[in-house]
Amino acid sequence: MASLGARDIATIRGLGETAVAVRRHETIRREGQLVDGVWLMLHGWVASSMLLPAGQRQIVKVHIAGDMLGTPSMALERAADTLTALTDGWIARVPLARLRALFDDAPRVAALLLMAVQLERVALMDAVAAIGKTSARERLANFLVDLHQRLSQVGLTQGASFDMPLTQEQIGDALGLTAVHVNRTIRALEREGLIARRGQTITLGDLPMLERLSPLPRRTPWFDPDWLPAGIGGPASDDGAAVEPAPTRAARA
Amino acid sequence: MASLGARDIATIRGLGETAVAVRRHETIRREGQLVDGVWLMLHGWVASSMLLPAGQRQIVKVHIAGDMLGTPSMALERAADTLTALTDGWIARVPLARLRALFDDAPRVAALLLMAVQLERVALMDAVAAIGKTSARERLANFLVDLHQRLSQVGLTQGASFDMPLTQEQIGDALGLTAVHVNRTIRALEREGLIARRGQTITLGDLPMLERLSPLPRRTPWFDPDWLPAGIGGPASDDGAAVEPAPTRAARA
DNA sequence: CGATGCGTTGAAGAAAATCAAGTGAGGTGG
DNA sequence: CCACCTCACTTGATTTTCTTCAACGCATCG
Repeated sequence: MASLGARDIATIRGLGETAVAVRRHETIRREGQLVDGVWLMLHGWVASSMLLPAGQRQIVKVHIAGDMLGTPSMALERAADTLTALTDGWIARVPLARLRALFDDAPRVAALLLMAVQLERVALMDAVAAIGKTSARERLANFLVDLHQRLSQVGLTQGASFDMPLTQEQIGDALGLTAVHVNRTIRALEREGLIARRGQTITLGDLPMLERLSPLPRRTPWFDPDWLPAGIGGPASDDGAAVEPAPTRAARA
Repeated sequence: MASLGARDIATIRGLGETAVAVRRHETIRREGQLVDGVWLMLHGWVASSMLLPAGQRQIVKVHIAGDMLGTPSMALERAADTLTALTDGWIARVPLARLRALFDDAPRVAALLLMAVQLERVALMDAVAAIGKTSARERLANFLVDLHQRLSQVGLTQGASFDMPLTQEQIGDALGLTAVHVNRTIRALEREGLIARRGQTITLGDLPMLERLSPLPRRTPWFDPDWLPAGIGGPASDDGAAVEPAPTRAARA
């Protein structure tokens, strides 16, 4: 996202505790629990969801490798959202206390953290607009294009194809639709050749058309170099994502 | 939200440029425009909205006195949302460059800024859940209870009553409903005695019942005092809100 | 005093939800 | 190794919620 000093990079590397494996369906943290930290996602898929009184579940964000988990609740005593593993994966906990070091010792990293959070906020604004004002068809197209873009940034796509481990019910929970309606909509897109499926693998057959169907623009992060506090520790190479992407092997070790 | 040192407070006071008046319907900043700053809201109501290709408008957040405007777009080159004054009001611009000073000079304020942003993110998560999974009735109840709570924090309620300058069309744009349906839903709540209206003033006639109807919990900010970076400039009094609430007269001067 | 904006209400229509039933793949245990 | 079970997907029929279209009342304001 932006260049970092060598010491900044060391700071980021030191944030996470040792990586932990999670299994599909496992709850990482339930809403209402006391907040005691955040997590880095190293590998796998995780849903951030909220449970409503009538029993419905809304998935508020689908997390992939490289994301930070659970940070929205860091200003609350009790977590607002539940984190559930959608697939097997690896995560690393970051105690809240360690984030403090960023503000005192690595102001540039702290500023970048703020930026990353603002980008998440924009993503949520997009979600509100999509769910509030668009048809199931548009919403699904947007969802797939967005996922494809995010996955490609961390090297998890094969051309126009990618692995999509969500069940149709989970897709519905993310898009504010029922599983039945998700199914009908998917099948319609498939019938028209816009997408294709084989097992869990989904292929965007006509990306330009899907993008035209999708009601929201792709957002590109952008930072004014002058604006940010200077890095610490001298110049170093760029980092591809907010959090180091997919360092699975290293984390396992 | 949290205690600040005297110098921290001075830093916050110095953020905004001189206050500017805005008139109802005035566009403060249109989506797509180059991002050159954020704003503090001193007085009035402002909507943050997004325009969709088919022409629909989704209001993503209704801002009141004490809020920061336009910050989600600070990590983008071009603004994601449009800021429109819903009433006459006063705002103060904050050049992005000045926020930099926070990270270098006032780490505690910077950390609190991050917290405030995370709280906004939780509010958006709540909005996603409400729009995605609840009925018009529940959504409206939640909207009114939430507004009442926020307004009461900055002293803009009179008991269970408050001024609600949004048109029903704007309420619909915020809740993902049509104006017609908002009207029917309002009238139903009114018929049942849950709310009452006189002009722009709305009264929550049965707050407990509305809260029971509302699908989302009230969130209370919470910061671990140990966690935050220490304040600068010695102890000082508490501040009621993230940004100094309703300093209307001072700002006008 | 006639626009114009906002609220209100009725009637008809559409999108999505609900209810129901059946298929098939994969995993497990007998 | 096969029977069975569960989970996910699929499809049809029906119902509900919300939208769309239309018309009208009322207040405000230039």
